[in-house]
Amino acid sequence: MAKRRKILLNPRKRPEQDRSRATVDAILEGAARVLVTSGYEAFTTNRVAEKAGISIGSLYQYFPNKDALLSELMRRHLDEIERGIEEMALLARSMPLEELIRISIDQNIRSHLIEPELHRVLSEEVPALGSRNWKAEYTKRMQQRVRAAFELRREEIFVPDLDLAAYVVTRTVEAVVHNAVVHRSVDLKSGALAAELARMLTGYLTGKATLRQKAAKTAA
Amino acid sequence: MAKRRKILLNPRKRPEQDRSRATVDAILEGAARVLVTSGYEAFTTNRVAEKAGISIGSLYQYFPNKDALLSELMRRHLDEIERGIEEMALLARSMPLEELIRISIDQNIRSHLIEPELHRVLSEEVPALGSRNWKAEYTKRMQQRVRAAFELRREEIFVPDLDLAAYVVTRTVEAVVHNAVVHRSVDLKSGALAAELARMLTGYLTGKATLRQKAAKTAA
DNA sequence: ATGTTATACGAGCAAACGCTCACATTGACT
DNA sequence: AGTCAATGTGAGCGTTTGCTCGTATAACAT
Repeated sequence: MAKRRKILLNPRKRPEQDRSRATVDAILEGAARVLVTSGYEAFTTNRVAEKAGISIGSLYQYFPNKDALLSELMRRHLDEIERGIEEMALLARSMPLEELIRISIDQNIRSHLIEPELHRVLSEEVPALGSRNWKAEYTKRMQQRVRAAFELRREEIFVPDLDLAAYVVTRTVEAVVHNAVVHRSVDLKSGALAAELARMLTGYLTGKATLRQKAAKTAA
Repeated sequence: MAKRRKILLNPRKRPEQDRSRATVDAILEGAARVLVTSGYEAFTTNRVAEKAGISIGSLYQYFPNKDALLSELMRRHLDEIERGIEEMALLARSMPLEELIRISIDQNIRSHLIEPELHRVLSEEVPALGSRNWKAEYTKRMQQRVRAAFELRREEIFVPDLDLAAYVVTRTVEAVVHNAVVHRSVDLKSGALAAELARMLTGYLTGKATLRQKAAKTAA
């Protein structure tokens, strides 16, 4: 294995004709297919080219190295997830805290269901790429987004430190949902998990008890 | 890179003299050092042998392949963690739920602080080993342990599905603490994070509100 | 047509890595 | 002192892999 150069992640050439844009898409699609069907261990540039139906030379005309290809795939995947979240955030603007929580959890579940296996490989097998860590940037943006939403509902929220609250909530939702979806460790269809999570987080944030069945709240 | 054989993970030879037992320890220590200082990417058998101060041939007398070495390292690390948890579980046998939760969180934090960087690399960079997945087995045992503890306190617990509750609680604690410790994303010394987590989980499990400062509980 | 540029191809190079094997050294026991 | 088994050594083999480069083809401009 020739030692990889991890310097440049930008495309070597900008695709200008339609033909080449199709090639780039084919490469990324091939890359995703290799990861989904055989995991990161089998992710070699030659194999990606083969699956994509193009030659290895063409791959290296648009991606300077293997990491750049992975990086771009990761970027596109997270972009797709974030688009869904932005749409939801718009709808949820003026919702009360409790509904907001429930809707956010559902959206998080939907995000994980876009391409579960690709998501799993990207987040669990692919090593952190040096130059641009899309995942870390994504996580940071999410946390800020949650914090801002809390700020808008300041009086409803019992927790003094909003940063801490945003951290706990984002990590919790992500971990519980991620594991449930990509390892199928918990049934999701019943909605029980989402309901439990929502009750837990609502109780945590408001400081009030939230009973199940139509959430009978009681002041402390 | 010669294609690795992932078949045998057991040692090729049982060390019988003191000399060889020391060699095995040196190899494992060297392996840990390589992972901690340079990450999984730099984890090559030759480098491990070099750091351990032994020859590559000796390494392969006690470990049939690279994965076996990693597997054993993982097993020992998880074993150490689990020993601490068992001790705590013994002490916590008859504690009320609220204290149990708080103590478990603290123990989880201590576990992560044993060798934070090694723990990070083992859990985030090292790929899942085929034949024996120590991490999955460990997680499963933890979840069962938590479930059993809940069972003993059945009347205090509001959640109907104990399996679901154990799942949510273990995933939550693990994710929130892991991230805080190994990525230093949250300050731990103040104890604020542990307190928040404990309040959240207590509220979730009991269905009651738990206010901060000496936890003023109020029935719903 | 002719020239020019963009795109595609794939044999094969250089490096790295897992692991073997023939041989050397040490220790235990007679 | 001599024997044998246990243990230690490291040069280097066989394979894989990331990537280059010389060449071929397609698209476009004039």
